[in-house]
Parts: sequence; C-alpha cells; structure tokens
Amino acid sequence: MATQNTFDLATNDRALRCDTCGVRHKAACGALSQAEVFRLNEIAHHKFLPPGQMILSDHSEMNFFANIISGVVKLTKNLADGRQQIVGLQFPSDFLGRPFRTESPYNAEAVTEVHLCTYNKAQFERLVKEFEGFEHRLFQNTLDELDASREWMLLLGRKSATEKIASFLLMVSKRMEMVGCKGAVNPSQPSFTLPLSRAEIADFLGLTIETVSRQISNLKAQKIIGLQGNRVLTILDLPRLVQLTEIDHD
Amino acid sequence: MATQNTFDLATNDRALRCDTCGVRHKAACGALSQAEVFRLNEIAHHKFLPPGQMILSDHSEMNFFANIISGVVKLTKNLADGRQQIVGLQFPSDFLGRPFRTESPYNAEAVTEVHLCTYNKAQFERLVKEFEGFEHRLFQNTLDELDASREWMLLLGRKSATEKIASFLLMVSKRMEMVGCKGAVNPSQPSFTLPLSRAEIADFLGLTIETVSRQISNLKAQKIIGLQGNRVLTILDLPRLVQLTEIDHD
DNA sequence: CGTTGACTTGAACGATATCAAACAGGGTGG
DNA sequence: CCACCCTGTTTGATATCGTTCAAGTCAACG
Repeated sequence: MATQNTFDLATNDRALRCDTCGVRHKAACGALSQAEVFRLNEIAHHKFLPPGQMILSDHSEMNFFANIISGVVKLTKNLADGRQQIVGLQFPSDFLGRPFRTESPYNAEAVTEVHLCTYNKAQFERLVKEFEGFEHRLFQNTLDELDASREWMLLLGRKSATEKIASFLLMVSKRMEMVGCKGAVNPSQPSFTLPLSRAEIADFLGLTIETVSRQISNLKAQKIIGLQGNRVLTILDLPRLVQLTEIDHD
Repeated sequence: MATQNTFDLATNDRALRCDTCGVRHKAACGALSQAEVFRLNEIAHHKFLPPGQMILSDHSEMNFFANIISGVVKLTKNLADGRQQIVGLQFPSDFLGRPFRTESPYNAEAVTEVHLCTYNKAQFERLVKEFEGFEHRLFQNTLDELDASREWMLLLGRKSATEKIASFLLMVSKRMEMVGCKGAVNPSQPSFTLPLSRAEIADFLGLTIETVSRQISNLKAQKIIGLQGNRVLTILDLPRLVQLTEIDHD
C-alpha cells in the first residue's frame, strides 16, 4: 500500500456540524460550552482520507490540528535503513497534532478510511488561549497518552512475542467498535476487525511479519481466537488470552 | 541495593530559597513571576534522599509533586514475575508526579543521591489554577516527555544491542553534568559518571546485564570509549559513537 | 584475609529473525 | 469463465543475536 503525499487542507466540507458529531462528548471539544463549540465549528474543515494517506511527516512542518471522527491513524518513526516503529495508535475522539512545535515529531498515516475534523493551527491556538479549560483538557489527553506510551515501553522492552500479541489483541479489542455479533456466538466472545495488517502489527510490537503470523496461527490452533479471513477476529477464550499477556518466567 | 519505603513528607528543611535555586530557570517554576515564586517557596519542602530510596510506587497513592534539584530519578514498571523496564529517567529541573491522578502509574526511585523540592499535592494544584501560565508550562514539559518516550519506543522496538548502548551513552552524556576534564584530554572527549548500574542500564534498554557488559567492553576494546573504574566514562571517539546509534542493515 | 556485591567473560541454548517458498483471495484482461 | 498476476499471509528451514547458566575477576570493606 503506497503512501501518498500529505493532503491539501484547503479543500473541505463544512456541511457537518459539531452538534451531531459522534465523538463530541469524548473528544477534547467535550470540555467546551455550547457557544465555544459553535466558534470551533466555524474553523473546522472535514477531511475524508483513504487508507495509506499520509497526514503528517516526521520533521516536516504541520499547519493544522485534528480530531479523529472515525477510522484509525498510526504514528510512526523510522530509522535511516527503513526499520519502522509505530509509536502510537489513534482512534476516534483522539486528538492529532503536536502543540507548541512547528515540526511534527513523527509520521501520521491513515490506517483505515479516516474522517478528520481539522483546524488551522494558528486559528486553533487562538481559541485554545481564549477558551477556559480547553488547554486543560488537551493537557489531560497528553498525560493519558504518556501513560499509554510508557505501558508500551514495558511491552517493547520486556515482553515475549506471545505476550506482545496477546496484549495487542486485547488493547485493540478494547478500542475497536465491535461488529454485530451475528450467529449464535457467546456475547463474551467479542468480534472485531483488525485495523492493522500483519506488517503493521509487527511494526507496532517490534517484531517481524513472520513472527506475528506464527503467533496468531498459534492462538488460532489453541482455539483462543478465531479468524474469519485475515482481518475479522473473534476472542474465543478471553481469560486465557488475558493470562497470556503476562506469563510468569520464574 | 535494597529499595526502602516511601519517605515521610512531613520532615522538611525550609532553609533553601527559590531565588538561589540552581534549576530555577530551567524548571517549570521558571514560568512564574517573582511574587508567584515566593508563594511557591512557601509550600516547598526540601528532601535529600539516598540512592535506592523509593519515591513513588506504581498503583499507590501519591500526595505530592516535586522538582528535581540534583541527582537522577528512574521511573520503572514491573511485570508480575519481576521483569522490570525503566520508562523514564529524570534529571535536575525535571518535574516529578502525575497531575490529575491520585495513583502513580509507575514507580519512582532515587538512582543517585537526590535533592527534591516537594509540594503538597492539594496546595500545589491550587497554585497551578491560580498562576497564569503555570499549567501551560507543565503541559509543555509533558509534551516533551511524550516525545522522548516515543523516541525510546523506537529504540526498544527496533534497535540492536549495540545501537541501544550507543544511543544510551549519548543520551546520558547530554544530560549529565560533565566532570572536570582533568589531564590533557581533548575537550571533545567528554567525561562523566554513569548514574546507572549495569543492571539499571539493562532495565532501561530492554537487555540483560551480561549483554550490556559485553557491549560496553566492546566499545572499550575499540577505543570508542574509555572507562576509569566501572562508572566514570570518557567518550574517545564521538563521531564513531554517533554512527553506532543507527547502523544501516540493508 | 575472607566475604560480599558489582561486573566481566565464556559456553551453550533458544527465541526470534532471516531467507525462501508456497498459498489464498481479489482483481483484470482475454 | 478461466488464466494470470498481485499483494498479503502462512509455513518451513536455517541462522543469529541476545539470553541463560556458570565461573571467574575485582574492589571495597569488615
């Protein structure tokens, strides 16, 4: 999937309104009053991006912020020889962009189809200064992201391949909207579509594609998970999967 | 080095004043006015901790914040079987504590002797609300920490042992005060004392003690670094060390 | 001196990477 | 409709880096 150039911010669709926004209560704008949301709405530009669309490039200038309305965005960092690490996964209601810097510290790329609510950087920063409590909310978001990234450091530095995969599947299942539980499946067996390819999972966990594939095949063979195609996954044995996130190596 | 219980916040030394504080301009309090610093000074309690002193415990309640005046603090996370990962290293002028949470998301432990300037949580949060621009500064700190932790995720997930060690030594050399360049050594050959033991370096880099030791011995044998004892390190060939932080594996 | 703790070194092992090939599904053009 | 390719994934065989286990060194200290 070839990545494309950063999209043009100018072309936009203003038809969508904040008061009908699905992530309104969870996103940072949830901290705003009715009047403030109206002001924010005025500077909002909606974007619909195809999978693979580059949103931000490492070390390059960014001139906007965004909320994710739907879809999944990956934040990545690369070494010179092409090795890649996903350093963050962003889901609907997450905030995109690095305040107080002109250059992005990472790449951001649409993983699925993505619907963004974007704001011009300067305009947005003006509103942040003006709106009581808005920066506070963004600060809280950032602290949560920092906690999550430290959790991930523990995984990257100290967990085995099996533990990494189990942790990843549970993390994703928590954040993905579940697809309709068609059939007579047990409700304790959530089904969802993996947003990431095997290669992307590998880049997230610090593994290779092959190791990811083998680990997933393993879980399938043990009937801990089920797969319909490559992407649709059912957790068949949740307790066992939770166990696998941390195996005692005494 | 057995870790001790969290210290008692009540016993304190008020003799020290902010206006003579060595990290005043670099720390978060640098954003404050003269009058505000005076107010902050009133609630500050100074602490001098021995190496190994536990400062915060994962999942346990914290009732204070602190600035590091001198020394090094490690933030760690553990798995049930004892595997440990250092998820942050804090140096003088860094801020310690997790705003807007009652429970610490990690352990914090003094690595060297540490001089802290502590503040009661409730009192401090009151001043944060009151002082224009103080929260803003803390927000910026947090964003920088997040950037650093993502940089570290790239290292943990994708770098080889050699690259990890080289990156670590450069990172530490940047943040440690250099010891006097005694002798006729080239000024481009900085000397400093490693704040971490081999075991701690291993926990920081997601390696074992033995691998760390071997990698350091390697660098010494290649005359890229020099060692006086186990802790005092001289960078003999800076360009070569920088090269090693990222080796092309094409 | 003998003990202790931190570090180093060596040898063998094993988890994960690497290399290579086969496989599956989806689209395209004949 | 089928043959073909294209891309993503799985599977197998082998190699390798880093771990594990086991001694051995060294300096500090009682």
